[in-house]
Amino acid sequence: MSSSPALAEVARLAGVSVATASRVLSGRGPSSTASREAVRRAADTLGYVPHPVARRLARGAGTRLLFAVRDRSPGILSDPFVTRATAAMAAATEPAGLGVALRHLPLKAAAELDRIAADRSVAAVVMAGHDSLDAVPARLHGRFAAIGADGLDVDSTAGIGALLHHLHATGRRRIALIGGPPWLAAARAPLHAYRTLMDDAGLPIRVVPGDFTAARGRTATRTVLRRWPDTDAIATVSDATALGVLQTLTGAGIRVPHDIAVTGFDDIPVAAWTHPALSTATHPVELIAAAAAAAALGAAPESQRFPSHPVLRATT
Amino acid sequence: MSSSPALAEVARLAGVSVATASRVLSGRGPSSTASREAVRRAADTLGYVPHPVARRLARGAGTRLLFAVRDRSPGILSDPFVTRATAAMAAATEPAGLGVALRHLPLKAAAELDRIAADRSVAAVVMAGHDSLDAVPARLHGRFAAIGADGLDVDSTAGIGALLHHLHATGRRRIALIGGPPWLAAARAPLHAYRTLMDDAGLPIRVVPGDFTAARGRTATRTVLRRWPDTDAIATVSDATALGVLQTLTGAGIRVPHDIAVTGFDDIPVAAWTHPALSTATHPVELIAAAAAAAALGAAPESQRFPSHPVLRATT
DNA sequence: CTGTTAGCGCTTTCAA
DNA sequence: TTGAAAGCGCTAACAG
Repeated sequence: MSSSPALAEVARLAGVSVATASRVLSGRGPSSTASREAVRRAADTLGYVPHPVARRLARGAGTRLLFAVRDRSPGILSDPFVTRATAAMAAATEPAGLGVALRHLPLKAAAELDRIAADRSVAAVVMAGHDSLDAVPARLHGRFAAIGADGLDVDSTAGIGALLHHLHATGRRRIALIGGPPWLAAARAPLHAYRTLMDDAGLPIRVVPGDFTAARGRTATRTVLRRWPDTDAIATVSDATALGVLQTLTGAGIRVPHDIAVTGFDDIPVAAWTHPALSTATHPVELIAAAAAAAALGAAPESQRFPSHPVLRATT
Repeated sequence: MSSSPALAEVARLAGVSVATASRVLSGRGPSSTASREAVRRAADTLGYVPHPVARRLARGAGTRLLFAVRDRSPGILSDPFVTRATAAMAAATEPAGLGVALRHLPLKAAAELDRIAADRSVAAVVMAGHDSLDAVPARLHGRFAAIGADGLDVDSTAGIGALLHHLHATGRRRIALIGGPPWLAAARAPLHAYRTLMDDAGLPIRVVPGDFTAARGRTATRTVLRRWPDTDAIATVSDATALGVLQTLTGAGIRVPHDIAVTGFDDIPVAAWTHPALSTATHPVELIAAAAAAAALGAAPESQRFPSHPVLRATT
């Protein structure tokens, strides 16, 4: 068997023109029942498979989904969140004949975004760490989706809110939060949830900015202990950060959860393996990434919240 | 500024034919110094950027690199090794205008591989978990690379060998190995290294198969303790497995490294955070993946070993 | 609803 | 070394 026959052969066998065959097989444009059947039959007798590249060129559409990750550092490309999302998109777009390209964008990337919009090999763009401030080029309208903030995002308000509630319900009254980076729009939701809950409960606000890393969890913990020595719970917005917190606390001889309770966010596998095992909330990264890919390609809503469920283990 | 001008405009401005412009800009075929300069100048006055999709269609080349992962389960696609490699390739191929698609392949996938070889949108294939037994379709010759076994792989013989040496040098004499899956060609190297070293040292062989997961590390540890209760060291071929070992040992009241030493492989971030911190060896996954992508695309050797260095921490 | 006719933008024979 | 012309395989505007 040689390579797949071209559309012309299918058309010939079906006794119609290439145009008609194209309409039937691509599902775009009108076609009569008769020709539809003839073409379909011809196509699968011949084992016809459309050529994705030719199709895309003719349509003027690109062949790859670009995952652009906005961050201070290019090192972000090896962050677990990014690698998981990338792989999920690469798997999700595979059946469509597309591929995923990955790229880092600095905090102010208007120019780069413009260049990306002009790249004709780019079918659509999914952006993480997006801030609505940097406007999306008009040429990207209809083929852009954002992960986080006002795009596709996990419902961190609910997830972290549930954990905070649990801390409160189990008697914690001096709860500190190690948040996300201030420049990240998506980091505002959990911060807001925290503020609201603390206010409503008449509890003090104790916030230290973080960046989702374990290293930052360690330094932030020291800051918390120095500033508010009577803290009885530390909530975070990422499991990696929480692991850093756990280490520092344990290293300082502070008992978890007896002296200080700790919560994470993401429910990464290791969260179940730490001692004590980390209480956290789920974050369906793969689901979100796949939805973002679909949204950017115009096959799904561009804004959606994905549920996050608390997973209570031993650090609370 | 509208979209990039086509090659025709460049040719016109340079006063040559499209064919000549193409030869110059693509670097394929002859060209005189004169026309070369004219074309180059015209190209960058106009800000010409070649259209990757059109180029690929004309050349009959695909637009995406397919990362095919052979494993018993489709769940492998969310394995950290796979996600890291995928992201690394997606970043590495980005500048070339390509994308990466990800797909699971069952253990016997001759038919699927054939179908992949026939897919004209596939520029090249990188395969993980490859076993030379299942032959690579001829149509993939020159555009195929394997990660592991006789393709691009980490030098696990050296990495794990160094750890085993260290165990021996520090007095361990009853060293068990939790290996990789028997069906995986790449898992044979560390196994062979272990056998050789144990034989040379006159030590007993104690092997239990594993699968790179923590869960398997836990069950395998129980097997080891049951079969050879006097074991004083457990070496593994993955950090995840080693973490499972640590948990089980600790849970059983066995002191690490006092009673039993433990070693991992991969040097994943959490390896530094466990208590006690895990001794392991490095595994440059991103480097290997990028090299595999280059190899499949015909720009690098198809077989190479990447160094692995021991990282001695507290479990030895 | 259908066929004809141009493309999509670039590469590559082939003859000059 | 160069240009003309014929594709790569499919889609889309336009009459009919």
